[in-house]
Amino acid sequence: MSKQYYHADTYSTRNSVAYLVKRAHGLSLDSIEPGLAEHGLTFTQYAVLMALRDDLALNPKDICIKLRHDSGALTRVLDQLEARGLVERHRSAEDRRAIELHLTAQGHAALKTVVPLVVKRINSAIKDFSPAETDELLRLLNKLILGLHAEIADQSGASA
Amino acid sequence: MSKQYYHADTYSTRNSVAYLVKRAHGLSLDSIEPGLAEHGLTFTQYAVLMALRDDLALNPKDICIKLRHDSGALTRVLDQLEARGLVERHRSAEDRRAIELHLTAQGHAALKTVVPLVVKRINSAIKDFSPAETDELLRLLNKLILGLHAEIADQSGASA
DNA sequence: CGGCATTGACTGCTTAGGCAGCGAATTATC
DNA sequence: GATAATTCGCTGCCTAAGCAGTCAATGCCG
Repeated sequence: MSKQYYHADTYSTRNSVAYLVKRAHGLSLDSIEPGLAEHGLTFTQYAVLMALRDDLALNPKDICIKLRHDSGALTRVLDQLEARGLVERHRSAEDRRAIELHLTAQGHAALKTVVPLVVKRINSAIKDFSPAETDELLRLLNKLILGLHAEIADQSGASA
Repeated sequence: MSKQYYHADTYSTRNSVAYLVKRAHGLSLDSIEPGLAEHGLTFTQYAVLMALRDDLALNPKDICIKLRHDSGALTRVLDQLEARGLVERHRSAEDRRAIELHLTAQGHAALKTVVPLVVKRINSAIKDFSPAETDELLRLLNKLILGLHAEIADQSGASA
């Protein structure tokens, strides 16, 4: 197949999607974390709250998947958030193994103060982007995520 | 300013560059790590070797920056790589505080066997991308990285 | 030149993430 | 419908990452 984008002999860090994504991710953290810290939130805690707010996940399992967070570690994060009254845990009625999570009023309030800070930082980071460019970046990232999903599924399926 | 891309009241995880970048990063790890593990490398170790190979960094300090890795943690990673004979440390002549790093022949050899695996995974993840789309994704990621850099510099400068 | 601040790598300590195993609950299989 | 296999969240242990402080070397300013 000659239609592969990368080739082993010319592949380099600088032109690698994987590296650029890693770098962008790291810089995003550097950009966002200080603002959250002022309000006593770690990025992980913030991410969990947002995932719940936006119905990206309703239970610990989904959060682990969507945030790629370890199940054991997440239990402890949820303990903290619950202790601070930002999140509530309820045992599910349908599946009594599972737990339903939802934000408390305080959880919503916390996000209400913190989200604008995050938005400000991100807007600032993309201030030289035309709306079309940002749209395109979002589209391509989503496409990349789909591709990675498929790739990973293939790979696990191949050995099973 | 009405030309901001995001607004606090409509911002959501799903349409967030930051979240998508985080997710893509996490999935990249899931995709790449297993292959590296088969050759006894963690992703972090691999990233350090690549950074050296591609002259992204020549000393510990630059690696910390480019890989956003903690200085203390990096010392330990380098200890491991040095112990395995993949990397050498040499005290710099110009600045005797600094250390010059470079790959050994074994280091290069290790990458030679591992890079093709990584390339294969990435190619597979972007197999539905046209070359133009991949080019555009790289361009936009680089632009985002520049924007984040500027944003962070502004922010640190503002309080100084 | 002498003192003060800064930088670069490293060490010790703390915290968070990864992993293996558990118990309870559900689903699949026969 | 009983048993086996899987799933979900949690706990304990271990490793790795983050943080603060140290030491040597450099840069800065008088």
